[in-house]
Amino acid sequence: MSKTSQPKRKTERSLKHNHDACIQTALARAEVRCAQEGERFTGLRRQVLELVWSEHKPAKAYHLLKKLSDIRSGVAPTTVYRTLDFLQERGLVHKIESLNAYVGCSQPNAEHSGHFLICENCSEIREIENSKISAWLERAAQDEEFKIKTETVELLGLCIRCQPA
Amino acid sequence: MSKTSQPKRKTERSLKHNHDACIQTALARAEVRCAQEGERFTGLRRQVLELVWSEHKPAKAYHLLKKLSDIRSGVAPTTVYRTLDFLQERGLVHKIESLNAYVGCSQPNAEHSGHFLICENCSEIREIENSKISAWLERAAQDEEFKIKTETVELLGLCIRCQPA
DNA sequence: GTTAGAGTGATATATTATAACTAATAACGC
DNA sequence: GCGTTATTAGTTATAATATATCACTCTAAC
Ligand SMILES: [Zn+2]
Ligand SMILES: [Zn+2]
Ligand SMILES: [Zn+2]
Ligand SMILES: [Zn+2]
Repeated sequence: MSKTSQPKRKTERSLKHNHDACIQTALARAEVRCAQEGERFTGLRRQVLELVWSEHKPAKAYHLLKKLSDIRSGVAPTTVYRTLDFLQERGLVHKIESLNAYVGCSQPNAEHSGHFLICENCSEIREIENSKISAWLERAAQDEEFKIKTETVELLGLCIRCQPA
Repeated sequence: MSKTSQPKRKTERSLKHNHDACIQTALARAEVRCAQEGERFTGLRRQVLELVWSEHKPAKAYHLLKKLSDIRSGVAPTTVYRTLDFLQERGLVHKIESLNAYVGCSQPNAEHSGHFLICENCSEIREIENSKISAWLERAAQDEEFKIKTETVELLGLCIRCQPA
């Protein structure tokens, strides 16, 4: 496969993406974030977050459990769920409700619910930074005089690479 | 409780709503729908759908299982999940992913993913018929050249009756 | 170094969901 | 009606996801 013959599209993550750097960025941001809030970013928390970030795909809790067992002892479901809870509360990971799985948050600074595009073919997941979405949904909710607290928006379909030509 | 002294707001379902009629409508529509598609609307399917519709609240599978056991014998998890799958495939119920629960579809004619407002206080759930939402989400997805197949939109918050004055 | 609180380990159990096989029932062609 | 076939439902077992509880350990603060 000749790289030069391919147009460089932003969705083709594999062509442009140094994922090690991506993970390191996430870990560094988490460290800062925890420090700011007076929370400890312990070894366990770092390991779990790193595992969650190991791919741009939703990570299942019991898969994390297995991976974590390879690098630590005394790991039980509680360990993983407790740590994921901690990371969620700090906005460092999101739970994908329709998959019972977890992904690292790509914009952990702003307070937000994540909105996701999930490819049903390759499982790649992408958090959308479209600030209009929340505004739209709030407008729709206002028609019913409903006050939104948490938005679950998970759009399952095909990413550009997996769409038939 | 004086009915006349209350303002009639559309969100105050209990004041305007004859829920028996609501259930009957849902069952009748399901019957028609199944007939159209050459599917059998059996006693089991009718009972499960009726239980799902028994309140405007998400129904958990194992709660349905318990209720169903009261009116039938030989009921196991499989029974419930199989029937819910059937009903979902025909667009008669939706699964609420963030709650692992099920609700009757209030517009089973149009092909659609449901969009929901869920009150975290009273659990009332309402399916929004805002056709703009899908259009908006598709626009947002198009920015990423993503093709949506299924939308999970579950907005958790407070219904008007549960909002502090 | 003591202590209080946070973090983690360990064990048990609850909740949600599926697999695989069998029996009953309905639909269909004759 | 009668045998054939496909659909529906029953049965049993187990997998996958998640929480509760209590005990022990570490750390930061004093
Ligand atoms: Zn990355
Ligand atoms: Zn894909
Ligand atoms: Zn109703
Ligand atoms: Zn409410």
